[in-house]
Amino acid sequence: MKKKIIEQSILLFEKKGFSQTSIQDIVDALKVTKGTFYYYFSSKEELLMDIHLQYIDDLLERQTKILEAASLSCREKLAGIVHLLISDIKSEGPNARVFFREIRHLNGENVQVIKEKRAEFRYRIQHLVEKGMEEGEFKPNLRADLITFGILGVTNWSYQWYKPDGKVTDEELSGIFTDMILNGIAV
Amino acid sequence: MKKKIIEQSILLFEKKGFSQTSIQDIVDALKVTKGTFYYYFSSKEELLMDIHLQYIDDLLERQTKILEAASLSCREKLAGIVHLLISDIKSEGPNARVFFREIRHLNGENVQVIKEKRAEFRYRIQHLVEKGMEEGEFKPNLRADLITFGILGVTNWSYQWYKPDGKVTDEELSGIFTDMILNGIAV
Amino acid sequence: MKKKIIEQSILLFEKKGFSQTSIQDIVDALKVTKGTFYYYFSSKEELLMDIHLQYIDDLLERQTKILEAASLSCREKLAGIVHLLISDIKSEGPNARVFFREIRHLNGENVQVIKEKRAEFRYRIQHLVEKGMEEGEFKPNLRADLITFGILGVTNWSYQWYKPDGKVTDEELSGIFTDMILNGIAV
Amino acid sequence: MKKKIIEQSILLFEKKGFSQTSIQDIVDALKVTKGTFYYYFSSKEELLMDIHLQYIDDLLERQTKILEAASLSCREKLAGIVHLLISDIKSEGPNARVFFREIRHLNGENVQVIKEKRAEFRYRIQHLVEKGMEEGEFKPNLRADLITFGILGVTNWSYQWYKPDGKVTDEELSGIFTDMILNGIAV
DNA sequence: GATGAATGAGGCTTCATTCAT
DNA sequence: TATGAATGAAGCCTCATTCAT
Repeated sequence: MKKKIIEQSILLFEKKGFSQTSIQDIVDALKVTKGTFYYYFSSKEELLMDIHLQYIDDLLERQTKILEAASLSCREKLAGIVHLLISDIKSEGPNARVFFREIRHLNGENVQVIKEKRAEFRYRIQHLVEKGMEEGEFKPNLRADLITFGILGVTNWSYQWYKPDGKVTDEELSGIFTDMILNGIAV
Repeated sequence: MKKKIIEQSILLFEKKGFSQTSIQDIVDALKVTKGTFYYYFSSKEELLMDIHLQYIDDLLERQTKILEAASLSCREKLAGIVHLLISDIKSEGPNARVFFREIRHLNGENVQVIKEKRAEFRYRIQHLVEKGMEEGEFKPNLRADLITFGILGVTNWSYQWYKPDGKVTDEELSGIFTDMILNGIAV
Repeated sequence: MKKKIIEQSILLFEKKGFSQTSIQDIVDALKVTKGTFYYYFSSKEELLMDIHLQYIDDLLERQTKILEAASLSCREKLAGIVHLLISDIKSEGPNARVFFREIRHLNGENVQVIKEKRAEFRYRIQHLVEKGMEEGEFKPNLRADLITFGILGVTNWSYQWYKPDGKVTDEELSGIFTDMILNGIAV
Repeated sequence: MKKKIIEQSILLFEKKGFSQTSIQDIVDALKVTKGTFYYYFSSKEELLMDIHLQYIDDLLERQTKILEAASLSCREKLAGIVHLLISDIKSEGPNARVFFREIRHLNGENVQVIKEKRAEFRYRIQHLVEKGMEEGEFKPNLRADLITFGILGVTNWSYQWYKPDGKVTDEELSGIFTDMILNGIAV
């Protein structure tokens, strides 16, 4: 039941937004009563926090796997992370959109926890960029911190528009983005 | 008065979010009463629509000026648009953040109007990319539409993290982003 | 309207108790809506606090008048205070009962304020007892603090049972209590 | 288990009040589940009734012992009852406070039963006063009924303020109260 | 132009109680 | 004996909006 509540909520939060989705909407969709909701969650925010944690923890775990792959170059690892994020929008679209849009509805301590995990994800990319610079794969003298924000912009902005049911596959899109990030668009 | 209401609302919407800001909050901050608000706006949404229109219309106008500058190359025009967006976060930070975050609180027709204007802004960039490809400034065979989303990701994501009171100036940041978009980070 | 809400609430709180009285009960009785209630009070507790303050402040004021009457002996002043409390149950019965019963529903700071005012009322009696001892009106060596609690017990307990519509007038009852307090019941 | 539920409930009811204590609070404190509670009690009110009955029955029984002591004078019996009530606050403080405060949460028939037992306790004191008057131990012409309410006020009010962990012992306090009731405070 | 009292719908949450196991 | 998932009614409170002045 708890799992069903989470899944249904993600769909509703994506469609109508967190504030605009009432507990009543959620339990109606599941044909249970509000009491049931509060048996599993102590508040609406706790549910949102659950969704956030589940999403970011999964992302961090998969990022770790990519970064630990000994056989990959920095470029390949970067490509892997870009694909991780893009393909996630495909497989976990609603979840991803809720994650990016609704963080503002977490309060105090909760928002802190999530922001730290998001920062962790970002720092790891930054360190990858730095390593690539040291090892001569990337240009020297890059501002690794700002470049990282640029990379995340390219990927994360996709949740705003990328509908994976269209003609563009996630491999294609991450390929195009990786190429742009690595080689630019100028001749 | 109307202008004061808009300005104050932008600040409050940025800080607390649209749903979390009540009309009461707005009029309290201005030391007037709810009647005053409804004298100038027929609804809370109309206010939000005003804010959106003002923002996107201004952006489109300034984009037009850049694109019509006959003396500029495609690369330079692209650089100009990147700088336009980044510098706007500096000068119009709260406004920009409200624009990007709260569109979901516009209903039906309103959201359509704004989305079309946003699309117009995007299409113009896409055409610029295509023109650059034709004229040999950009690589041939680029997917101009997807590249455009990538470029907008780099710039628009900045409103999530860029605090222009820090050590990075908007010229610096747009320079770094333009360079990344044009030339990539790989050696 | 605010005054009407307070008056109606006192009656309902007395009859059903604070917890058992809903805002809905109050506004229904006044044929207004919940919004109206919250226009005048920010919470149910604020209403209760208003009631408490109004009651205790009035009591303190009237106690002051008695204590400042230069022509009265300590015995007479004590008799006056006993009569003040008993007659108050007659004239302000519901109010008095709410005051004594529902203080537990005030939180933190509020309960502190009321408790201090109640203590003030008590200390003044204690000082009166002490003065009576010094001036030879009362026995020496009394524990003025404990005696004061005893006196307040006699009077305040009355709100539990005294129905002034019966055959016992408030003058009669306060006379009997004053006599018991001053002279005891033993021969 | 039933006994443990009662004991724990008394502590919680004293601390937070009957309405503010949920069944969940009670079972959580005992590390059992709600089912357990409803195995032993058919409702929350039944639990409260149990507590009340246990308290008043015990009090009546001990009062009986005092009144039946052939060797005691009326004064001594009265002193005994005063001490019974004061010492009870010491040994059964939480229980006593719940008994005095929460009776209003009993419904219809239940409240009637308890009120009758409380009245019984009171009538016996009243009869004692009357007997003392007849036998010349107390003043003639006392209003025994009202005097009894006065006596109960002195003792019962104590649960509002008397903390037996302080410097005043229950013997001391009941001595002072008995003296005040019998002999008054005036010289 | 502006006030502010009043509305009414809806939101989040609590909780005593039931019941199948 | 005991569990714990589920119910459903009710409670407190918020808020955009209206309207007479």
